[in-house]
Parts: sequence; C-alpha cells; structure tokens
Amino acid sequence: MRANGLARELIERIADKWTLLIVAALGEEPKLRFSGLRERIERVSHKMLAQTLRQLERDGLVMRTVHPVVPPHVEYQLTPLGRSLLVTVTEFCAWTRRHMAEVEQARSAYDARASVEDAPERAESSPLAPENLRG
Amino acid sequence: MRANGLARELIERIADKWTLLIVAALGEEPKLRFSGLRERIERVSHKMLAQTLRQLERDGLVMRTVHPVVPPHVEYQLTPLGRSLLVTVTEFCAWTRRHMAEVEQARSAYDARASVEDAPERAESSPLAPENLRG
DNA sequence: CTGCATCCACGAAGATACTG
DNA sequence: CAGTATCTTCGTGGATGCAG
Repeated sequence: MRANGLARELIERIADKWTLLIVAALGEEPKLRFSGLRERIERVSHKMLAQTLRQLERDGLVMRTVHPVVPPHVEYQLTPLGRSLLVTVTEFCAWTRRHMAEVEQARSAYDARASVEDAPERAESSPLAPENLRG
Repeated sequence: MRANGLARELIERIADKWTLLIVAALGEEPKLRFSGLRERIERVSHKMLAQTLRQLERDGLVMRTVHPVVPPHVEYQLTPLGRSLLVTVTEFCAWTRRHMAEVEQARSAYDARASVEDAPERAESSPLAPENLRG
C-alpha cells in the first residue's frame, strides 16, 4: 500500500486555493497573461502566482508560451491534462455557489448554539452515572 | 460584486487537504470515531484533525454525535450537505488516481528540460533583434 | 512585463500536558 | 477516548529590489 502515497501527495499539492483559482480562471479565459491572471484572481501576490504557475507547469497542467518580444509577452493556458481537471474544479466552484447559503446558515446556528452553551451551564444527563459506565 | 467574496471564502476554506481527506474518509466509512479518522488519515496530527472537524461541523458538513458513556464515544458522519460535496470530492480523488502517472511523467520531462537548459547556454533567436521590438 | 532572490513577519502546525 | 490550551517551531507567503 505504499503506492497510495503518490495519490496522497498529488491531492495535497492540488488541493490548494491558488491552484484551484488559477485553473478555474484559465477555464473561463483560455489564454491569460501573468498580469491578466493577477487581475482575475483577487489578492494573489506576485510571488504566489509565479510559484503556483511554475508548479502547474511542472505538473503538466498548464502550458507556458513565451513570445520573444520586449517587453516579454507570456501566455498561460491549460494543457489537455489541465482541462481534464477543470471539469472537477468547475463542479467544485459550482458547489460552493449553490450551497453558500446553507453553509452560512449552519455557521450561524452553530455559533448561536455555542454561545448559549457557555452561559447557562445547567446539569444535563450526567455521563458519569453508573448505568453509563463501561470499563 | 462583493457577493462573490463569500464563494471565494468558502473555496479557500474547503480547498484544504485535511478537509478533503476527512470528507473522503467519511465517504468510504460513513461513521467514524475520532481515533478511527486518525488511523485512516495518515500523518494527521491530533490538533489538525480536531480543528478541521470543528470547522466542518460549524459549516454543516459533518455531524458530531456524542454517546454519553465513559470513556467518551464520539462519532462523526457526513450531513446531507456533506454528502453533496462528497460527490465532487470523490471525483477529485479519482482524478488524481487516474492521472498520477501523467503528472509524474510531466514532472520528469520538466526537470530534464530544466537541467539541460542550465548547462549549454547557447545563443538563441535574439529577443532584442529590431524586428521584435515594440515599445 | 515577467521572473527570481532576499528578507521578514505572521500564522499554521507539531509536541506536550492537562481536563472531563 | 476526546477535547482544549499552551508553547515553540517551521514554513508559507507578503514586500521589496533587481535582472532580463
């Protein structure tokens, strides 16, 4: 079962917000320059964008095309492998949009519950009662 | 367009390796105890598991059931909302398994290319030639 | 415009210990 | 067994500067 480690490593590498956001961006706009990506992905730093793009390129998910002009013109696009991942990524993004409200609601409920459980502090179904002991 | 920020926040929260691995684990084994999850998810620390489970609970993706016995017996399972996410998560894991080899291959190719580009250092299609200038 | 290196700060995450 | 808190460490990631 050591072979599974590779899949695990790949999951950890790709299950990362910048990776996801870049793939999603290139899904909507097939060819984007470095600066174009920066505009579309809010709050991504120069460094993280470059770093993540290098990883995606190395993993064969993104292709980098340099046009030899000055100033440099570099385009990024998904490879066929990248597009196969895009399907899942798109679905994932759609899920968040669909269920955003439910999650928000769950959070409110959880927070409300948490706050009432702090104050009253009332005795409840004592876990230490003899009928509940096992060991 | 401030509403989009919520989806973005949710993506960042869920696109995290521990979240994914926990959801996947609960997809394979619907009811798991804390210790059961630790066994199934390799190299997860006590702390990160607890922390991520609290988040998943708060987000309404995981339900926590405490059986009042001693020692405590706590079970975790996906909520309906969690199961709806499971579909995508499962697909994502399947993708990594299916394309692991291709990624490995792309990495080798990339690394090989990178190393040969270091040594020879040969003059190539000068980007500074007049016909390439724009500004 | 793009890319890489450096420096630095902050938060994430591990180890440990203690409560219920 | 499960959970939380504390402490410390380590890496991520931001800011900046420089080069091509």
